[in-house]
Amino acid sequence: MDSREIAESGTESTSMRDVMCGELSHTDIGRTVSVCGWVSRRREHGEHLAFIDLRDYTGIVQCVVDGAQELRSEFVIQVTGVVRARPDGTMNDRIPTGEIEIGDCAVVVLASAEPPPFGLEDRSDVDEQIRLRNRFIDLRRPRLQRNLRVRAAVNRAIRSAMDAQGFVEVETPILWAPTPEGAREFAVPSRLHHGTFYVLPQSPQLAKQLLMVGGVDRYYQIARCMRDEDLRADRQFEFTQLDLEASFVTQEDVFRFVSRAVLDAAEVATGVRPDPIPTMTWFEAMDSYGSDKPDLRVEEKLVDFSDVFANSEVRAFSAPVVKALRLASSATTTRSQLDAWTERAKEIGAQGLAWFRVVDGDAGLGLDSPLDRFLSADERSALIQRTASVEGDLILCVADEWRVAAEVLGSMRSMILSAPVGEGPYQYVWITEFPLFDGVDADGNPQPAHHPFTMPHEDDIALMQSDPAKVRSQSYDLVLNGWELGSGSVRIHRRDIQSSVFRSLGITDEEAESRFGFLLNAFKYGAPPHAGFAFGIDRLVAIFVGEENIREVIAFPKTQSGSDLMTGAPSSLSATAVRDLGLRLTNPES
RNA sequence: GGACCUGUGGUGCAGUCUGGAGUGCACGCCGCCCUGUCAAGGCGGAGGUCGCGAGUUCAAAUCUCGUCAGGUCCGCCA
Repeated sequence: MDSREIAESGTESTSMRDVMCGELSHTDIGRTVSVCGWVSRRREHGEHLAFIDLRDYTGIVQCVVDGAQELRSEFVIQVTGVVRARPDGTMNDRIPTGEIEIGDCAVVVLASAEPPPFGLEDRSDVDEQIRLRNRFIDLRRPRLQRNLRVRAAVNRAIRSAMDAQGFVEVETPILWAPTPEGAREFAVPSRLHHGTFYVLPQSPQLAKQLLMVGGVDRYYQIARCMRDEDLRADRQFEFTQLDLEASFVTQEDVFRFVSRAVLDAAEVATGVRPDPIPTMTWFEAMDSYGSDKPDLRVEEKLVDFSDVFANSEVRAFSAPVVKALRLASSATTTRSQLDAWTERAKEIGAQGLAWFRVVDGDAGLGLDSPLDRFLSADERSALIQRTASVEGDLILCVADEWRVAAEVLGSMRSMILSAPVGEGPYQYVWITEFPLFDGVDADGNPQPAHHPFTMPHEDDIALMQSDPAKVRSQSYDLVLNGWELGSGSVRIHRRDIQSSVFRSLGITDEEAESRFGFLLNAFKYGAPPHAGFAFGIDRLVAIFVGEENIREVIAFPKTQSGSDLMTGAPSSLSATAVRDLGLRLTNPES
C-alpha cells in the first residue's frame, strides 16, 4: 500500500489547492488547478524554460515555468496552471504522473527554505542520528509518510473491528499510582503533595480490570504504555498497544476478538487476509521450536536425542536433554562461522555447541566432527536418520537442561534460518498454557510469568502449593513471524484463588493490600469472570511495512539511550520548577 | 552493568590494517552557460576541529588509552 491508495480521494482540497500532486492524470488535461508542496528538484534550461518537480505526500508532478532562478530545493510553493499532456516523446513512464505536466504556471513562494541537511530521495541512506535530529525533514520522505499512513490505517481497522464486536473505547489515566509490578516505572513528582509521585502506567492492566468490575463489559483502548527499561530495536520507552478486556468470556472468546482485529489490520495494510490463527501450547513451542515466539515461516524443528544419549560415552552429551537442529546444505559452513555460533550459544547459556557435517563415507552417510570419534555406530546413525539429514547438511547439538538446550537451539534456528520479520507470508500463532510461574526472586519466591492476576489452569490448581513450577496458566501470547506481538490471560476473579496465588508468590496479605488494595477491594463487590489481551501496534505496523525497527513507524522516536535528538529531551528543569515540585537534586547543574 | 560495530567538507563513502602535507570518489551547495528535461547536461568554484581528550612518535585521520554520540545484542522488559 502506498500513500495514494490510503488517501480518500477528493478530501484534500483546500482554499489554497484543488488537488494533490500525485493524483493528477490524463483525465485532468485541460483543467486549471492549484497545487501546493515542496520543490523536490528543478531542472533549468536557460532563461526561458525550467522544470519544477513539486512534491507532496501523494507524489510528484512536473510544473513547467519560464525560469526558476528564485526557486530552490524544499521551497514551499503554490503553483497555479493548466494540466496538459506532455509533448510526444517526453513522457516519463517511471512516475505515475509522467503523462502530464502543469503548464502556464504562476508560482507563489509560500516559504523559502535552506538546503536540507540530507537528500530527501528515498534511495539516499542517511545516518540515523542525522535523521532523528531533523525528524521533521525525514518525515517528508516517502518511507516515513507511508509508514505513518499505514499505521493510521491499521488503527482505523482495529477501532472498526473492536466497535463492530461491541467494545467501548474508554480512556484511562496517564497519571496513575505506583503499583510496583514488573517493569521500572516513570515517576512524576506531585506539586500539590510534596514527596509523593504519580507514575506513568506500564499498561492499563489494573484500570481495565476495574472497568470490568464497573460493568463496562467490553473495553478497548489504543493505549500508550510507558516502561523505563533499556531500549531495543523492538522496544521504546513509550509504545502503543491495543488493550482490551471483556467480561463473561473464555480464552476462545478473546482469541476471536483479537483475531478479527489483527486479521482485518493485516488485510487493510497488505491487501491479503492471513489464514485463521493456529494455536500451540507453550511446551510444544519450546520443545519443537526452542522459543515461546516461534517463527513458523521456518519449517525446521528441533529433534530430541535425549534417549539416544542417555547412557552415552560422549561426555559432552551427558546432560538430561540433548537436542539437535538440522541445517540443510550447510556442511560448508566455515570454522570461524561455527566458532561465532558457539560463542553466541555460550552467551545465551549453553556449555557449548556441537556440530556434525553430514558427509558421504565408505559405508553410506557419515559425520565429520571433532566429536565423531566418540560416537557409537548407533548414535551416529540415529543423528543422521532422526534429523532426516542428507549429504551436505549440518547438524547442531546442545546438551543441557531441557529449557537451555531448547532455547539455545531455538535461538540458532531463528538467527540462522529466519527471514527478515516483514517478509511474508504472515504466520500468526497463539501460544497457550504458559507456566504460571517463571523463575524465582531474590528471596526464592516464584515469580509470575505474566502477572499475579493470571488464572491458573483448572487442572493444575491442586499443584499450586505442592509443585508450583508445574502449574500452567490460562495465559497466551500472539506471535507473528517470530515477534511477540502481545499477551493476555484469563484473570482471577475469585478471592480464594487470588490468595492462593499470592501465597505462592510469597506476597503477604499486607503487601497485597498495599500494592493492589484498591483492586482487591473492588473484587469484594462482585467481579465478573473476565479476560483480556494487549498487543503492540508499533511492532504490528513495523512488520506490515517491512521495517526491522519500530523507530521507523513512530513519528518522534527516542534513541537507544532514551534521548530525543530533536528536542534534546531529557533535559534539566529550572531551579524554580524543581523547587515547586518539592525536589532537591543531589548534583544540581548550576 | 556488559559485549561488539560505527564516527573523515552539508550527505554517502574510500583512505586507518602497513604513521609521512586534509589526498580521492559520488551527491548536494554557489556562480556562469543551456528551450523538453525528469537522479537533466556543460564549465568553474566554495566548503574540513578526520567526534572529543590524553599518550607514543621527528611526524597521528591512521598506533595506544580514555571519553562522548549513534547502532545491534546480553542482562533488563510482571
